[in-house]
Amino acid sequence: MYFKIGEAARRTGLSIYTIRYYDKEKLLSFLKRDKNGQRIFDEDGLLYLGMICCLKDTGMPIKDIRHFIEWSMAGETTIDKRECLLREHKQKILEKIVKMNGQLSQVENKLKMYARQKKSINND
Amino acid sequence: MYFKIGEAARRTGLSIYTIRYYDKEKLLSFLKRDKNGQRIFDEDGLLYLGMICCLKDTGMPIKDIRHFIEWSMAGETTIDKRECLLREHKQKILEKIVKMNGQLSQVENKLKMYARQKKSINND
DNA sequence: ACTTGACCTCCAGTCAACTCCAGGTAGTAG
DNA sequence: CTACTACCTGGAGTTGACTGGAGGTCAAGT
Repeated sequence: MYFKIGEAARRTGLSIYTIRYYDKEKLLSFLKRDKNGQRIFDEDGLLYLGMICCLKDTGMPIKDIRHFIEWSMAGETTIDKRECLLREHKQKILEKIVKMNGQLSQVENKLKMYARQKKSINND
Repeated sequence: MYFKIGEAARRTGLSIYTIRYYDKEKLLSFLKRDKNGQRIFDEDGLLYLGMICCLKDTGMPIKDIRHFIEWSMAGETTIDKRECLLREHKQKILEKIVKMNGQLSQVENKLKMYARQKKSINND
């Protein structure tokens, strides 16, 4: 099954502009074109795009994602590099999750304070 | 105990530039100045600054943080608004954590794929 | 008295990541 | 044949969040 940019946008939640921008930034070098020059997304292409979204959403900058994609395109000899990059990134995600849990508590504490404050106002 | 901007920067991990920028953006309207016009951070000020960092790091845009601070300065009558804003933000944090856990799995799966791939190369 | 360091303001510059526009092509429906 | 829609490129503009430089004040140390 093949898709064009509009469908790829619908499926990933990215805008068409953003997808073209990613292509310009060499994140989508795996894409083929049809005879009119339109981008063709196959199943694999959508999976790659999904991975790109995952990396981006977890805070990886575009130039690092570009390396990851370049290495992926270069074949098996680059598996070690890719693994290393993903391992480090995984660590960062873990740290983010820990940090975010702390921040969640901070917000919850503030909400508890408000609850107490409202109670004491009512008891005036 | 009172602190000046350098110490506030050291304690929060923000740069001095960033703190001044936040002040310009009216995030630090709680700050007093000494007779020479230098910013004075007291314990409360540092707590506020910590809350600002927490909100910012969890993805709240500066203009929303500004509202939160304005309301905080305006007194008890704004508790409901502040509570509402924080409740919605808490929800977003929860969603982020869920999403990030999914993304963590995606990265872990990719790493597992690499492990399998390397094994099969070695068994050639 | 002078230098040094930490602070100040105003304002311009930078950066990442989009976002959009003008002008064009290709395929399809009426 | 024409209108419409979805796509294309190159390049300019926007946004949010800083970051840094020029020029100045003030207090403490030598």
